[in-house]
Parts: sequence; structure tokens; C-alpha cells
Amino acid sequence: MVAAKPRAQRPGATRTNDPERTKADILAVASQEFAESGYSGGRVDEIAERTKTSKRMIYYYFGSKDGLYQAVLLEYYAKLRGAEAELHLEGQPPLQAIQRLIEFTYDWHITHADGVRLVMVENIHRARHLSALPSIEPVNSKVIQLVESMLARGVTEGVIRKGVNALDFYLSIAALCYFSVSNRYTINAIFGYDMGASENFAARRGAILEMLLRSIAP
Amino acid sequence: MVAAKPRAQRPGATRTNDPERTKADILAVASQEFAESGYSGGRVDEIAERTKTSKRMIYYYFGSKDGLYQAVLLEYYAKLRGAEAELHLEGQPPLQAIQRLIEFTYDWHITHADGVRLVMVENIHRARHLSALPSIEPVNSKVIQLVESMLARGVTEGVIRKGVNALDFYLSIAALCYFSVSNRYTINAIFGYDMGASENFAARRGAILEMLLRSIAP
Amino acid sequence: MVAAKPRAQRPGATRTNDPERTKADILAVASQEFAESGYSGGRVDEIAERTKTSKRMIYYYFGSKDGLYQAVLLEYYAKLRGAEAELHLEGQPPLQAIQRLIEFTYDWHITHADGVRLVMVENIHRARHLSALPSIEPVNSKVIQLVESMLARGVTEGVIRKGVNALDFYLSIAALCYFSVSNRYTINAIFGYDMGASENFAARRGAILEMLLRSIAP
Amino acid sequence: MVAAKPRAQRPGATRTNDPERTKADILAVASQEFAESGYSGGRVDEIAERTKTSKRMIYYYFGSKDGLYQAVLLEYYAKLRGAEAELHLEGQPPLQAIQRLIEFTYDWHITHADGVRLVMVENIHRARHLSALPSIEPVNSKVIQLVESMLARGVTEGVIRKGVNALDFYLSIAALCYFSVSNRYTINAIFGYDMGASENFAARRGAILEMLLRSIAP
DNA sequence: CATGAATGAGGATTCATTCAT
DNA sequence: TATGAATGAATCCTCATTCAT
Repeated sequence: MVAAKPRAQRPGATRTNDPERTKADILAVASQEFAESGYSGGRVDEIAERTKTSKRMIYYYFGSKDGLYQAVLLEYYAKLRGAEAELHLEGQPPLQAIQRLIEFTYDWHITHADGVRLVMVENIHRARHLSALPSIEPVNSKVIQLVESMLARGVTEGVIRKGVNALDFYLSIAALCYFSVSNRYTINAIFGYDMGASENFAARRGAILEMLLRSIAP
Repeated sequence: MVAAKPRAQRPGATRTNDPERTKADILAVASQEFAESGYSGGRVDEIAERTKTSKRMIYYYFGSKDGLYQAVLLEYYAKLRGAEAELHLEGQPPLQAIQRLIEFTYDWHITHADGVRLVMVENIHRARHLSALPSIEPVNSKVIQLVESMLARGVTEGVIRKGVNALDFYLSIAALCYFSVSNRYTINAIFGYDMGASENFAARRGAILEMLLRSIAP
Repeated sequence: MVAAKPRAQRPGATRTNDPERTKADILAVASQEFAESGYSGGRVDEIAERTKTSKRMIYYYFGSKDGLYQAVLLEYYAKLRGAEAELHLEGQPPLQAIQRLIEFTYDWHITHADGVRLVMVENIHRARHLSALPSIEPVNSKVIQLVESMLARGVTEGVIRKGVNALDFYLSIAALCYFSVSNRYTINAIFGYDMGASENFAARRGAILEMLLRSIAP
Repeated sequence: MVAAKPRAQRPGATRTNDPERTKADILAVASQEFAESGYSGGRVDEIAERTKTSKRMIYYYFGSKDGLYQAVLLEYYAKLRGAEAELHLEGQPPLQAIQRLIEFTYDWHITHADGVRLVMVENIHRARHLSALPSIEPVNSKVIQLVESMLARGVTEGVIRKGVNALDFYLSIAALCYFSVSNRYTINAIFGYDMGASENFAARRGAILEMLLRSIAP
């Protein structure tokens, strides 16, 4: 007949027979889609189309759009916590460790814009999906305790002033690093400055680092 | 002949015949809806239902969902810029002016969570609607120049260190104040600390203020 | 979570699972609807209701109202060209072949009033949909070349006068046969003569045939 | 938002105050609109916008979309009949009169494509509006009687063959002339020949004339 | 495991028409 | 006579999801 194109699947869809690969494939595409368009704006059809498998598999593996989105979130946080753990800050001198943490946090956000967008989306939804996660263990972070011990050591060593609250300090690190990515577009529209442009990376990184370190100096 | 005759009006519907009120009513409801559910998740039907008028009027005045959303954005930014202008920071001593700006920015975000959410939504859309606004004048801010002159005066007076970049400094203010609202839910889910809870307002406000002021101290 | 679960199917709805039948069913109903009410006047809802399937399937198979209408057009022209090809005029004596073509054309239009109406509708739209058809091949006709060769043979055999242009002659055949159906209603309203009434078929058919044959007689 | 609208004008203030002009203006725009988009496709809003007056006036003068369309139809037919009457064929020699009628009919259709389109639209609607017209007198034509008398005189004078039916002959004239305009677009799409292009006017006009005259030659 | 067909319930948008002034 | 505001009822289209095989 004519232009009747019922989202048919690709004829040569290779039957993977590798559930883990299939799931990872779906997850990767879904992550992009949700990061790009939000939860409501994300289309299951679209995800299915860009996936090597069919739409039915999404439901087979993830149950629902909601389930898929949760899986995407979980994967993002697991990856982030994994990277944090790799830092091995415990053994390092406090100031150096703190500097490393700030730089890592900045670099992570800059290189994981999609993740930042997922977090934005999730906050729009008041962390509904995150809270509904069966196990938040992979999401939980020990970073606060870590910062606490680093600050304490720094105070002892006389390189950090007394009275810095670890939670407050970490939230400030997160805020400053996150904002560069999260608000890139509105800031650019209003102030004509693209925080996300690569030529501005280093400067903004330095400014954030300096501000944070000065704020805890003795 | 093929007569299609509209019925009487909705039972309790008051025919305002006051376009400005009607538009303002729609805008207020729409602002809530988009802040709550995002652009894609926001429902025109829902907005119409919570409005004194009908869905038809939304299209009569705003043309489309897109147009309505743009109007909502514009209104938010106009309100923010208006409030900024009311501060009259120019005449004040530099440190005091900066403190005032920081406090204002923090308070504004805390008391305008819906606005923060709109900005989040708009960033998800890469500021597409903001950029498409016919007149961005009400959106543009002179705050950077203001900060610049305050910093300069502070340097002259010896109360602020040299080398602080105005744009960087303002972005940091914005980041720290914005984040408290924008990421309230994910932070709470992960760290068990509610940045948005009223009992934490003052503490976080103080921490931010201290950090920012220390970072520019001589 | 936000589960939206479709109910059971329509009580009497038979799930065909036979795409070709489903598509053909939709096409048949749509053809009637568009012929009856035009493109703008044709209602997708109405088509869906008279179909064995649901409105959703129209979009599943044809993508849009436009796509459906195009498919209807294409089907009509394919049918017409198919019928033309069945005539096998090549082997027949020229005058007989021409007479056969005229009679066929008249009869076709008389018995395919809906098709004529579709062509009217399409001309109102300046053949926009026809031109946009991805494959116009089934629409293209070889009838002009056929008429040309018949006229040539007729001239050689001395039964047809020289100087008759094939395209002009065929357009006249088409015009005379088409008009009987296309303008049936306005002509009847103005002259009180119903070209489409069955008791007038034969007379009009004879008049057209005689006129056309006389016009090419030597 | 915009400033409040001015009050209504005082009765008798400067205004058009020329109902006939206003009506004619509306009618002209409506004629174009309906010819372009058909009855269902024609938009009252669109007509109002292109008119010097407001939408309300359309309803004031014509009552409804239907009434407006009827008025448009009536105006077209009145104009056509008026032009026919201007021909004064009665006094002329029969063949010359017939040739004049054919040429007039051809030229009229070619130069009144919008009228042809209105007739197409009306036939799609099975002349429903034409039939519903309160007075069809302006629509009725005496052309058949005219042709009848011309044919009769031609037979008497020996320049026209016996047995030509006046109604049939006139319908053929109409068909051939009308088709050039009505089916311009589909014919062009299928055969690649633009009957409506000015460079093809004369040729098609000649072909039609020759065919019609030959068909009634003794 | 896999797939293509199928679907109910919305979702945004448009239309002719009337009302208050 | 004139107009801007207002509206109910469609109208086209989309979405997440399930069924038969």
C-alpha cells in the first residue's frame, strides 16, 4: 500500500540471546532519552526504535516506563558512587584530598551532563522514583563522613579552620560543580556566558576551587 | 442548515470580561502546573480545570501550550528582575551590598521554589523557549555589572581582595542559593538532609553567606 | 507506579490479526468518507466508527489523516489503471478500439462516482496529495500513447481523419465522461436534468460516443 | 499584557456606514476562501481576518457560514448568467452564434477558475446549498432554449446536421470547457500536461471548438 | 525469548458561533 | 452598527501498554 510505516521492527533484528547485553543496550538508550526529554517527555517508542531489540523487550525486562526510568537512575548513581570509591582519598593529606574531591566532582559533572540532567528530572519529580527504589544502597554515599574526617585532620594539622560543617561544605562543592552543567542554558541565554563551553572549563574550575579552599582556610 | 449551537455557559462560570484578570489567572495556574510537572508533563486540561475560565481561553490568549509556557517563563523572570532592581544596592557600602545580594538571592530562591523548578524545566529543554522569546529584555539582568562595581569599590576600600571575577562570583552565589531548592529532593533521598526544610533555612543561609564572604576577604 | 492499564477490547471487536484485511477495510471506508465529504470534511472519527477496527489503527497503518487520504487516492488510481490495462485495445481495429475506450471510460466513471468525487476533491487541493505520493507510477497512464497509435492506424486505414491530436482527443473523452458524474448535481439543480439517473445513462453515453466519433471521422 | 481597549464608538461616528460595500467586501473574500479550501476547509476566522470588517459582521449580514457560502454561490451564478445574457446570440447566424457561445464558455471558465472551484465544491455537497437557495431564478439559464433555436435554424439553413440534441450539445460544451480548469491539477500530475497554462490556452480552445463544430456538421 | 498487531484513554488544538457592551 | 471576549463540541493525533503467536 502506501507510506504505512507501523513502527515495524527492523527486519534483520539479530536475536542477541544475551540478556545482559540487551538490558545494557536498552538502558544506555533510555538514559539518553530521559536525559534529553525528561520522564514525561521521554518516549518508550523512541527508546525501542533506537535499541537493537523490540519494544516488547523493554517491558519484558523492566516492566514499565517507570521501571525503566528507575533502572536508569540506579545505574547512574551506582556509576557515580563507584567512581567516588576509586578516588582513595583516605590516605592522602587533607588539603590535597579535598582538592582532589573538588576537582573530581567538577570533572564528573562536566563529563556526565546526561547524569546531571537525570538528576534535574528526578528533582522535578521530587525524587519520587529514587525513593521508590527497592535498594538505595548503591545510591548512598559515604562522602560526607569522608569529608568530615578530612576536615578534622586538616584542623588538627592546622591547615583548615575550625567550625566548617562537613555536610555544608560538601553541599557547596556539589552545588558549584552541578550548577555549571545544570544551568548552562538559561545562564547562557541571560548572561551570554556558556559555562559548559570547553574554553571556559578551566577558568570556572579554578574559580570554584579557589573559592572553596579559601572558605576553609584558617 | 448544519447548525452547531453552543450551549449555555458553565453553571457557575462568571463571565469576567476582564482580559487582564483572565490572563493573569491562567498564567498563575499554568505556572504552578509547569513547575510541578514540567513542560511535557504539564497538562493543558489540568490548567484549564483549575482556572476560572475554559481551556478554549488558554488558546485564545496564548495560542498554544508552548506560548503559554513561554508567557509563564517571561513572567517569572520579569518578577525576579523587578525584585532585583528594588534592592537599590548601588548606594550601600560594598560588603553590606554584597551580603544583601546574597541574602536576597537565597531568600528569593527559597520562597520561589516554583520559579526554580521552571528554570530546571527550561534547562532540560536547553532554554529553547527562553531563547525563542520575542523580547528577552525583561529577562536580561544588570546584576553582573552591579557586582563588578561593588567588588571594585571593595578592593579600593581594602575590604575585598583583588582578583575576584564578578561573573564567577555571581555564578557562585546563584549556584549555592539555587541548589538548595533545586536539588532538595535527591539530596534528601541520598544524605537524609532536607535543605528545603524550614528548620534548616537559617543554617544553610549562614553557611553560604560565610563561605562566599570568606572567599572574597582580603 | 503510574500504571495506566487499557481495558478489555470492545465487546464485539474481533481481533483480526490480519493486517491486509484491516488495512483494506479502513481504506474502503475512508474512500467513501472522503468521497462523500471531501478531505477537510471527512472525519477520522467517522471512518473509525464504520470500520471493524479502532481509530488507533488508522494512525498505526496510515500515520495521519493525510496519509490515509493519499492511500485512498493511490488505490483509486491503481484500480483505474489496472482496469484500463485489462482492455487489451492494441490488437483491435482502430475505430473499434476507440469506441471501446470511450465506452469503458464512460462506464467506469458512471460506476465509480466515488472515484470521480475523490478526483474533484484532489483538484480542489491542487493535486497536492497526488504529487506528494512517494510512488506515482501506478497513477501514470500509458493511455495517451495507446490513443496515438490507434489514431495513426486509423489514419492509415482511412477511417480516421488526419490531424487529430491524441492528447486533446483523450482529454475530450475524459472531460465528457467525467462531467456526467462530477457535475450531476449542479446541472440537475439548474437545468432539471439528471445526468446520473440510470434512465439517462444510455442516451448520454450514445451522444458522447457519436460526438467523439464524428469529430474524428475523415 | 496590553493596554485596555477603547470604548465602543458613539452611534453615528465616523464609520463605513456602507452596508453594501461591507457585504461586497466580505463576499469577495469569502468567495476566494471557499474556492481555495472548499466549504469545510474554508475558515470563517480566515475570512474575517482578510476582511475590512469583523467576524461579527459576517454573522450579522449572512447569518452563518452556510448563509455566507450560499451568498457566494448565488453571486457567482448571477454573474455568469449576466455575462451569458450580454452575448446577444439571438440575432447572429447559427454557426457563428454557436462558435461564439463555445468560445465564451471556454474563456469564462479559464478566467473564472475560482468559480469553477466553487462549482466543484458544490457538487461535492450534492448541490445541497444551491438547492436550498430561496430563489434560484438568478441561477436558472435560458441557454438550452437558445442552443435549441440556433441548432434548429442551422438545420433549416443546412449548415448543421439533423438530430443534434440541444441539451446534450450544451452539456458537451460545458464539459469540455469546464474540465480544462477543474481537472487541471490531476491531469498535470498524471500526464504532465498543464491545461491551465497560458501557453496551452489557444491550442486547447481550438481543439475543443473544432471537435464541437465537426460533431454537428451536416 | 521474541515479535508484530492491536488498543483505551487521554492530549493538544480548532471551529463556528454567541454574548456583553 | 460594531467589536473583543468567550465558549461547547468536536477534531486530529499520541502514548504506554497488552495480546496472539
